[in-house]
Amino acid sequence: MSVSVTVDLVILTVRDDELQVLVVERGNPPFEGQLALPGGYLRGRETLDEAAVRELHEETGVDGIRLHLEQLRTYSDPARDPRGRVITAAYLALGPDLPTPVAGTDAREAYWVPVKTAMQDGALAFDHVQILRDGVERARSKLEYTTIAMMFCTEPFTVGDLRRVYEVIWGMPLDPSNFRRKITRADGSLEPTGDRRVHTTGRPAALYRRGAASLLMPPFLRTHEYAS
Amino acid sequence: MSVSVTVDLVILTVRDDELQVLVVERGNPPFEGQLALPGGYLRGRETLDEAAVRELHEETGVDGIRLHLEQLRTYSDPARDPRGRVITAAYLALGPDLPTPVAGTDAREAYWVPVKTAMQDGALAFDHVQILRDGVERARSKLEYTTIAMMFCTEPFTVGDLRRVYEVIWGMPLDPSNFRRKITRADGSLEPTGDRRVHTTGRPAALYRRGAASLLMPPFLRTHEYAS
DNA sequence: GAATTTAAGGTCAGGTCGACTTTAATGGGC
DNA sequence: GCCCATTAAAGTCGACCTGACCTTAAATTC
Repeated sequence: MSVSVTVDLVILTVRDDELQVLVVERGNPPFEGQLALPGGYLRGRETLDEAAVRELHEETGVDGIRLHLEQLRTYSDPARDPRGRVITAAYLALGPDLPTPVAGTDAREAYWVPVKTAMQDGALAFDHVQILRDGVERARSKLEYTTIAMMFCTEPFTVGDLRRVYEVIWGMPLDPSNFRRKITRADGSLEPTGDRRVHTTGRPAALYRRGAASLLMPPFLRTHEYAS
Repeated sequence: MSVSVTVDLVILTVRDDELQVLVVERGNPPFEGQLALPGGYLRGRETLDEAAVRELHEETGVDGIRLHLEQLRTYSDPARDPRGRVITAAYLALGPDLPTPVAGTDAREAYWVPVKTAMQDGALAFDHVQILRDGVERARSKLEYTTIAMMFCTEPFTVGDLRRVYEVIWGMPLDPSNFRRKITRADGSLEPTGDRRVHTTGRPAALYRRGAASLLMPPFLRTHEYAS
């Protein structure tokens, strides 16, 4: 059977000490006027990955290289789109505090909203709340054993910047001292620039760039709430 | 644009101290006569998950409940199928040494082959070698922080059975004593039956069932080869 | 009955972790 | 200029975990 295929993006960033997601206001039915994840149809001669990069560029004006982008999951409930059979491949994009989103070529308004808000039942069109929840959960667990948290930081960044990313995404305070010890000992994760940043207050902090390692070894385990 | 959607299955099991995958011999072009992962077209009124369960049942005769089944990734290279635009949602299924596969309703022959063989370049049709590699990698890394290894064991099983699963999938020997200590301390992973199994030789081993926990806490880290 | 085999449990040194303390380096208030 | 607040950075210490290794247990085979 023949179906339509779309790509939807969960674009996350940390702004104002909150995890936020980029949403657009829909300009056409169905769900006209409601908020939804940005996305669009897969075109004839492109892969899903390419479509995701294209959509990302259209929505944020970012060239993609600066962002982490990965396939999240494909959603296929026959009733998920009232127009007919449409399945969507969701992608997760993570980036530093991005330029205020430009309205895409499709002339829709785009906004950053806290995920806390957008994850509420009914906050987004289609099954996008579920997609967003899955994306946030993926990000949360990937902080444990990969270095993707650094994708939320503009280089160069400090250990404190990175810690704040963890605290915001996990929603819990972390001991600054133990966090530093752990993250600085993890292999090739951090690359010191040699410079220091003078904060508004307090001792200047050493600056780092992202290192080559993509895996955190040893991993950074949260004290786990029980997952079923 | 409208595309055809298929579901392909990476069905893994441990047989003869090897990780093996179920493959079928293709009865029609393209790739007629070649080996491929089992799969089929998504139907009108089902989700991808439902299609995967249906295909799994058709290929293995298993009711699905006994197996672990999860979505792996969706593959979408425009050139991946010579017949036209076909994207495929790959699923990963893990199970204990399964009944010798019955030829599916589509009358194709099905075989177990070692993944070592099937992962060789050109061993499978389409992009199925890549899909298989991704599936095996997913299984390998999930052994570290989940309890899915137990899905390869027929209940009840011994700690030694479970250790052999890890050894086969990771391709490395593990210290039996330390393995036992780690796995038995991990929370609600193992549930003792109280019985013992008399092996052909050696002291009888205590028998266990799968516990409620799906996450291994603390996780079981392999000494990691460097991933890029 | 001794050797073999696998299970199960113990020992011990070294590493990691969480909680906490101490020292360092800056800006702001006065 | 000097104390204070603030953040960074480093150190301490006991509890726990890990890997390597050893000992004991319980079955079969010869």
